Amino acid sequence: MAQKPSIPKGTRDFTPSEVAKRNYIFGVIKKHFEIFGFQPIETPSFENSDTLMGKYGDEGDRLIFKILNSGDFLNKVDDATYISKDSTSLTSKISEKALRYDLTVPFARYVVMHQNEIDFPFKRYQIQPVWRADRPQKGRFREFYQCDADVVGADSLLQEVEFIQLYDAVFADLGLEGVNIKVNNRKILAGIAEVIGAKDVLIDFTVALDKLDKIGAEGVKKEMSDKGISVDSIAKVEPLFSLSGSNSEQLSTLKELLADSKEGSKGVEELAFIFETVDALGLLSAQLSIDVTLARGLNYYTGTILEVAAPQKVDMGSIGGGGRYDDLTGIFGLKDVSGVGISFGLDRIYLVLEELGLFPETLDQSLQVLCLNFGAKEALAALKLTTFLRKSGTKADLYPSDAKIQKQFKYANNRNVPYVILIGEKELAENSFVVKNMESGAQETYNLKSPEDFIHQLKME
RNA sequence: GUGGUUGUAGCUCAGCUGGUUAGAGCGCUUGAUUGUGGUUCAAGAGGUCGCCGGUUCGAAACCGGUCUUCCACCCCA
Repeated sequence: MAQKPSIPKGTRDFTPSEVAKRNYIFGVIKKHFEIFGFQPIETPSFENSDTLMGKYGDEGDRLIFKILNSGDFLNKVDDATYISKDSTSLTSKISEKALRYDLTVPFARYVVMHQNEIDFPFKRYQIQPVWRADRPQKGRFREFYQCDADVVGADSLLQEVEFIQLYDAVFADLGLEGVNIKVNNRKILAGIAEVIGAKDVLIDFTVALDKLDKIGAEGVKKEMSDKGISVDSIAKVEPLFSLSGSNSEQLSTLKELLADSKEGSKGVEELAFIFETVDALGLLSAQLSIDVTLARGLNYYTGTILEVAAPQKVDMGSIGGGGRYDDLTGIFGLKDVSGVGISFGLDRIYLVLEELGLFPETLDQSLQVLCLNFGAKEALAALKLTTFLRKSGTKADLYPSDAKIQKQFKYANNRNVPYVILIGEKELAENSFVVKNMESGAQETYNLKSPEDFIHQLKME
């Protein structure tokens, strides 16, 4: 080995078995996206920098991968900028493109650019990789796939209900029991901030509140006071830390608390409608609950906020999230188009399914049948049989060389092939083939003239 | 971006306060087995000790830098 090759930090190679499992998850998600009437789109892996920059806050800008201009990019930089060594002003001169950071902003750009050809409400889904110059951690990478479904041009809260059903359908299909779909509303958060007199520090307030289950009530109180929220105000929010009871009980508590806030009351009303409607429809396996501490993606969510928590028995946190953003396309000049959408966290779902052993066993079966190679004449007969099996849709292969039978068997074993077919001198003379079940070890002889008998048997199982 | 952590055979990892020729298990190759895998037994191959520099008579071990891994924070899927 000359020089050990490597891949960039936070990126991964996927083995055949990993790809099979990932495709299984993609397939299930995609199936339900389509059943719910969403249409796929794709957007470029990189966008013009000004499409992305400034859309995710200062923190986001830092995490966007910038692409260096082609050609002699330094030549166009004036001396003053070059000498000042100011990264921000220099970056805009030497880089005009950047890698996609999420799928939502490019989608908003897409909607604005194609507004005259789109029939609203427009339901689209998109499954593509995105890139972030983040420092990797468990379940967090610098290149990862997002699976998003969004609706634009529909104000109705029925959309929120539909997304809750969609989450439920996907996780039920994946066999993942005990997921908890948590719902909140930006208006409720704004209302709380208003009632306690912390309206001007809404973001700091919610970011602190969001950490409740992580750093505890005391930690939240400390962070809030660090951010300049008064002791009085903090005392007023304290009841929220221990909000308990059924969803409807929590709703009435909130209603009371927010009675003086017009915006907050609206949020409670919206939340109540969603819960009533979902109750009337029923869910397959997911739990639905109120979580007023939920405060993700505040940069653009304006109404409902959704997050899906993995089953409690696995230590994984959020495996999906979403919400309503009333003015996303506004930043690209198209006003009054409401959007709501959700995202599935593929990598984390993968880790959860792996930990709980929920992947179907057949995924690892890249081959159903392997014909052993006993030499030129026998191999020809085996290849005929292989061709026949392939035409019937069976994943079949012939070992390419007449290596030792022991070695060929070992190969079949390592590849997890359930059936091995032997056509040796004896079988050739008798115009037959032997099928060995690799799990039980049982062998059965079939006639080469009627291989469909074997296929029939194969499909019975 | 901040703090910590990790790197030794294909994989998982030992390797003592710095001291001969760097080990184990699994895997791999070959044989026991010229038409039967998983179990067993025997033999064998495989390592610039992440990379660069420094200290030392002597470095896998100590020091500095760098890359990488994982973790916490920031933020986020």
